[in-house]
Amino acid sequence: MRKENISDAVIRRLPRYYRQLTDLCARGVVRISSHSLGQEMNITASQIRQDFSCFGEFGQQGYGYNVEELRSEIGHILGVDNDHHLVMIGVGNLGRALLQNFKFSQAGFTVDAAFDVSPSIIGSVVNGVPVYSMHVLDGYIRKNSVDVVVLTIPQSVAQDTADRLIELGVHGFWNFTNIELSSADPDVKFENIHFADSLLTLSYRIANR
Amino acid sequence: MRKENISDAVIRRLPRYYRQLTDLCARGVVRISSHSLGQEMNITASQIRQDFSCFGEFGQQGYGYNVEELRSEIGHILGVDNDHHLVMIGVGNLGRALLQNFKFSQAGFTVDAAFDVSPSIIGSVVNGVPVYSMHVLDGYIRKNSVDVVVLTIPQSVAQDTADRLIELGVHGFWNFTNIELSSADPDVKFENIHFADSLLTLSYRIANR
DNA sequence: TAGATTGTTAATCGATTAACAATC
DNA sequence: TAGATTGTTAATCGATTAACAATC
Repeated sequence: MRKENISDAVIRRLPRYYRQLTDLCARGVVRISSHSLGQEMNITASQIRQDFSCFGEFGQQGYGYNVEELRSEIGHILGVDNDHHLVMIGVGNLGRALLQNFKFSQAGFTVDAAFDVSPSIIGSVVNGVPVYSMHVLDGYIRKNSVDVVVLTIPQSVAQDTADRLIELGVHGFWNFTNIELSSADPDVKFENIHFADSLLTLSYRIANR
Repeated sequence: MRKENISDAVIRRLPRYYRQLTDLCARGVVRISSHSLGQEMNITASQIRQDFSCFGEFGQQGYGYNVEELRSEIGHILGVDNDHHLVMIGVGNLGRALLQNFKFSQAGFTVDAAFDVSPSIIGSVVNGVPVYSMHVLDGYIRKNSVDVVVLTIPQSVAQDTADRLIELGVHGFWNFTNIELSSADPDVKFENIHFADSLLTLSYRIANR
């Protein structure tokens, strides 16, 4: 039975499934049961079957799941075959680190351009991605289809920049600024990487172990 | 009534409270009720009071909470005044970005040293942090008290490096490798920053908006 | 066929929300 | 004092787990 309203918890588990299945593929595993997948991931078999059943019927009674097929299905659900287009705003250390190391294409993203205010970097090319001036950002967004913007800019300009981009029709933000961005439009999606929150959580855990 | 077993959901909200309260302090707000704090954070007043009550009684009937006091209490719970000591392993683009931009001290961490395999960077100092050879890592860990290790190294060596460090007594890992690290010892804590999982979640959301 | 394992329904558990007496 | 707001207990809601008929 396919659900219409998928809970946040389920969605957050999908990338983990995808990662695990990619690993199983690489290890040459052909089929797997919910039970053994659960053992590897520290999840109950029940939960795995419940999660998958939100999206369809991917298994076979008495057999389990074909690893490659299931990986492809979950990849499809996540949209890895959608060829999303992405631009980066702010090419400081973090932005550059992402451009040089992160495998955007594995998640189905193409990085088309980056933008910065610094004259010393404008005009350069980082790992194949051209860096333009922030002054041409508006025009670029208007002319090109941009699904997601990566915000690797200082906190101080984060919300203003986001507002400006939302105005221009951007509806996906990968936010590294450690600020809670928001929009009145529920169709605008923010995914936040809060480094500080993460480290504080660890701090709590080691103190209360 | 203080609980002994705090749920993961509560713990993950603590850094958000801390962030919001820091912001309120900066804005000069002196007192706040659970109701108005909830409005600002999109959380019910009930949940806020429940969350805080896990750790003590920080408010006053008819008044609410003193912002500065509450911030300090939550900071204390999170351990920001514990002066944790941290070393970084792997000083590539991402490691350097963190060393140069992330405010470790605001989370109560001191970065004492970094380690890398590259001769071109060993011996240098990045934002005040000396970079040593991986060959001297074991000796360093043995001689110094290290609470948390930041793993900004390639996936391929992640689990092996973690195992080696756990052996040496490290029990906190801030893991940027997009691999699910694990340990048999439940007192060893991992906090993972899974960039790819985060971007895939965003991919799903913009596709199903 | 017999054994295994699915997808789904029902039961349980835990987390969120509502309600309210206590009290500043 | 009266109004406001807490901390906590009770009610509700949702997510996880267990059970099982269906079937490969």
